[in-house]
Formats: sequence, C-alpha cells, structure tokens
Amino acid sequence: MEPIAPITGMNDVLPERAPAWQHVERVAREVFAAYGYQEIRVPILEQTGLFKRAIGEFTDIVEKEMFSFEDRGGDGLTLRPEATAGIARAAISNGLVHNQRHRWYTLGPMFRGERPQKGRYRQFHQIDAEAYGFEGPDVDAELILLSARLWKRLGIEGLKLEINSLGTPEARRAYRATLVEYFSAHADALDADSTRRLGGNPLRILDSKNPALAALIAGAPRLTDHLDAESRVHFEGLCARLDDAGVAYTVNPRLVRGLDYYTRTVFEWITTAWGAQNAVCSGGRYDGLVAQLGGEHTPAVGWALGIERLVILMEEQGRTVSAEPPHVFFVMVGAAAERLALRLAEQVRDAWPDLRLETGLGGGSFKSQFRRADKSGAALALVLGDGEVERGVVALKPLRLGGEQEEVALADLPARIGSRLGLG
RNA sequence: GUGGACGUAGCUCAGCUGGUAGAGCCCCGGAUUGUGAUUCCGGCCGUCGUGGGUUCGAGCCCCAUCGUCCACCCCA
Repeated sequence: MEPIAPITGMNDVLPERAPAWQHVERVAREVFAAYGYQEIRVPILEQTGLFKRAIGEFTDIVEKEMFSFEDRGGDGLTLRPEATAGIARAAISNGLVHNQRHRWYTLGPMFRGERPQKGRYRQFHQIDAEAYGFEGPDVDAELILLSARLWKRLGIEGLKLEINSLGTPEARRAYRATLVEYFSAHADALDADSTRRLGGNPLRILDSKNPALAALIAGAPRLTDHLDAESRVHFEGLCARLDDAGVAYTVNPRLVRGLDYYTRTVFEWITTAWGAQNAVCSGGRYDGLVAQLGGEHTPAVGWALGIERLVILMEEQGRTVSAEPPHVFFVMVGAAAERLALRLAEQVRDAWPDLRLETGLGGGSFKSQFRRADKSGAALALVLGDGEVERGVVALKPLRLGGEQEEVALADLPARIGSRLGLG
C-alpha cells in the first residue's frame, strides 16, 4: 500500500512541539483578558465574494493564493486567507456594529496557496486582535501595547516596531496618482516586479528590496507629505501615546500593506533575524471595511501574528517549552498486577484530579518498564508485580525524590502518594 | 509562478575515482533469574523517493517524475 502523502505546505504539529503552541496560546489569552478582549470564533469557510470585496480583487492574495472551490450547490467558497474579513462579516451578520464597541480576538488556521518556505506555509495559524467602533488613536496604541506585552510575557526579544499612516482613502488615492506619475516618468529604471506593480498596487514599489531601486524610491514623493490633516492628527496621537508608554518605534514612510482595506495607521513588528519572512505581527486600521461589506460605517483596527513564526523565533532564542512530565509512573508486571493496577490508578486519579499518572501499558519486564518510567520524567514510580499482589501492597519507589522505596497497603495508596509528592 | 540545493534503516547521517549497503540514536533482550540514567554484549530495522536509461555490474553516471528545504515574489 502506498502511504497517503500530506498536502504540500500543511504541517503536522507533533506532540513534541505542541507545548510551545499551547504556551503561546495560553499567554495570548491571558494578555487579551488583561485588556478586556473577548474571544470570537468564526468559520474557516466563507463565500469567496467576501474576501474579494474585503481584501481587494487585485491583491496577490485574491488573485493567486486563495483556496477556492465550488460546493455541491455551486456556491463559491474559500478557505479564509486571513481573519479580519470573516470577523467583520460576523459583526455585521449578528448586528454588532450599530452604536457599539467591541474588543475581540480569535485564533486559528488560515490558508494561502503560496510556495512554502521557512516561516511560510499554506496552512498557517494566526492570533488575531480586532477592535470595532473606536475612532481615536488610543485603540491603535492599545493594540500595539498589547502586542508588546505579549512579546515581553513570551520572552521574545529583538522585535522592531515600524509604523506609518496611509491616510484616508481619498488622500491615498491622490497620493497613488502622484506616485504613478513619478514612477511612470522613470519607467525605464524599474525592474520587472515594480513595473507589474505600477499598474496594480504602485504603493508596493516603495517596499521593493531591490537595491538598484533604492535611489529612485528615496526620491519618490512621500506619503507623509500627502496626508490629510485629520489623518496627520490621528497619527501624531498614536505616536504620542507610544512615546508615553515608552515603546520604541520607527516611522517608516515606505511601509504599505498588501491588503487594500487599510486606512490611516499601519504597523509591523519585524525581526531582523530572517530575510524576507520578517513580519511577525502586523496590522492597521480599516475604517472603511465594515461599510464596504454592507454594514454601517464603523471604524475598526486590528492586527494578526503568525504563530509558526513566533514559535520559530522562540526556539531560535532558546525559549523552548516542553510538556509537563507525569508525576507518577505505574510499573505493572503480570496479568493480575495489570488489572489491579488499572483499578488503583483510577482511585488515585479520583483522589488527585490534577495528578499526572501514566501507566506502563503494553507490559514488558520490570527493567523495560522502569526504563520507560525514567524516560517519562516521573518523580515517583508505583510498582506492582506478583509479589505485591500476593501481599496486598504497592511499592513506591522514588525516582526523582529523596527517600527510600516503601510498600503501602492498597487503601493507603492515594494518601501516601500525596504525602510523598507533597500534594495539597 | 521563477531560481538553487537535497532525497540511503523510525530519526540524524556515512558510503572513496560505479563492483550487489554501514554507524549512532531509538526500540527489545541479557550481564547470578523483579527495579530506571552510565557501561558492556546481543537482537530488530532498508525494494538506497519513484520510473526509465547507460554499463558485465549503479546508492553512486544520464533523463524524467514526485517530494522536501532555501531564496525570489508575496505575506503572518
């Protein structure tokens, strides 16, 4: 039989690495709770039209990266490539945008059909923060502070914050026209990628990593010079609050984002440790999105971080997280011992609900079961063989505790385990 | 979509200028017959990614194909 292969770019998170994921998710939930953000869960599948409308028809994501298909009724469905569109849709569907304010987070898988490489996968996982109904730069600042706290809690170092403002859609449109004019005048100097972008998303030319274009880009008209007055005030408000909080940042006038829905604030937390896949967390404001999806005009802002990238970063910085070993490993040799041991194990678990007790299922000699007991990292071994069964006792052998091996009567087992391990 | 590397036991890898496969780890058993990490001994494990071709003979050469990784692009 041929084994069935996994799907390209879709990875298994094995038990060895799962504790790191759990840690990231647990800390994130705690930090969100500390700021009053509530969890919202939305479907992984949405109508294809939602993403086209939200993200933009001419973005790379929509043009060539979405996993789209028709269901049996002929409806066009798409595995979500990002979380914001679905959440904005859910807010509208559930009547949560009228005169209301919400701070939410969600977490889960996203799908984009790109070529996989380090830190980039076809199924990847994001933690996503969203705030609806807040107009001012205070929420922009809060979201950034929240993320900064997350890095601190996770012990991640070396992330740099870059921020920028794209202004209102009108200001952005005007700037875009200026930019097209500028780059068209120097069309012969552009490389292939930038020429392609000139028609679709000229702002992205500013983001080019091609050193040959550096001078040309440096001479391009600046977005910050074309900001409308209100957006400027908004941006200054954000900067002031970041200054107040002592969060270091760089204003990067070339920072634009790949998704069409951003307005005003955009930001990225980037790592200098990698090459191109350097964005660990990024987001911005999308005041027009809810209206664009058919809801009442509602200001909104949020960010998303990539769990895979965070976990890689933590590993590279030596912050590994491993599973909690069992407290107790039950060595049981012989048919009678095995049956009695399973019964006793249940009694112990009844007495100590938080105790981690692993049994030597599958049998094996004393030697091999003790080897497993040692490998499991358990502090204490329970030993049950024919001799103990006859005597009506269980042997307790400390593996990573002081003290001697002892035999205890069956009825005393839970209490004795508790006192050897120093449990409540 | 483009470019570059690599695909040998469950895992990490070795295999010289082509002569029908090795090590370590893991797992199992043993070292006075019921007690873990170390040490020693033994055991288990492979159609060398797949399909063609060249050759007396290919893991080593050629072609194709699939897959993985890295980079570009894009993004989390």
